[in-house]
Amino acid sequence: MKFPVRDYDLASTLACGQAFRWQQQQASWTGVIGNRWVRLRSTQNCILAETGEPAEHWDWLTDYLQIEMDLEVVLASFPDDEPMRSAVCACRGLRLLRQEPWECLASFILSSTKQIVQIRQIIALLCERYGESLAVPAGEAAAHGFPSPARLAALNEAELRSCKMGFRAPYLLATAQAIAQNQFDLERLRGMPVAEARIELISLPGVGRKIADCVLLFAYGFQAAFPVDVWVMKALCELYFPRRRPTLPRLQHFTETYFGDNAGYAQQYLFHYMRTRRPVKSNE
DNA sequence: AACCAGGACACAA
DNA sequence: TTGTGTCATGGT
Repeated sequence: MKFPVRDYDLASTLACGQAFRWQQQQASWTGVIGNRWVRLRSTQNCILAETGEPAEHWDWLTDYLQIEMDLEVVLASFPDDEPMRSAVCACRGLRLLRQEPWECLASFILSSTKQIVQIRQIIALLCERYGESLAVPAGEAAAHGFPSPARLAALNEAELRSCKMGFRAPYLLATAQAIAQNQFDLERLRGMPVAEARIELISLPGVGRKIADCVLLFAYGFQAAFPVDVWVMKALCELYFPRRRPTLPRLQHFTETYFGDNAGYAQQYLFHYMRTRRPVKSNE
């Protein structure tokens, strides 16, 4: 299947640390969306997609990739300052995906104080061991879906720890159980105001402000959510507060007012910019 | 070989 | 409210 797009940087989008299951081989990317194996390839003006099994429709993919999203409008809404111009220039065409809430939530519970390569490894192990086997084209490596809340809730802490997730295991287990036992409904958050949905997410074990904002932004599409991790913190301090060191609430207020309605998008551009730019030496 | 990584949490002052 | 120690693992 072929989808016309413009200004879509597939590589940056799939590798920028919002999703953790995409693998690059030559010019294409393979991954799993829901319970489908997918291979994506990008040409000048379109994205080519093939699936493990014939697909009857493609809404799940266009929604995930946010093909319809008008990036021009989003970029135009960014503050017109030097840091944002540099960040956009570094990865123009980067999009925010629209991921499935449970996988996104679980993934970011596993993300705390881990490098992206390690997060990918933990999630790969978890899926390989406990995820459903998926149909893949002949000759392709086996693929697995992301294990359901019920599947993980039935495990014990030691089994989770053996996936190398360390102290995050009890958090993931408790959150999986809350969802599997219907004490928490991820779907209910869709219609809520952001602030309210955030409070709900933070009530889950292992979920604080940062992880909640990641899920709000990457799964539910609340584009005002602005996750502040160590990289974004560094970006904000270096680029916007080079002299005085801002207090945390002051910084939070800044992110909520300065970057506009698409603050979350701006945040992802800053994040990617900080992680990929040439390392800055202290004497420059 | 230290230092650090898409943090959250309990507890101190 | 703001600051500190702790948690587990492995990349750089």
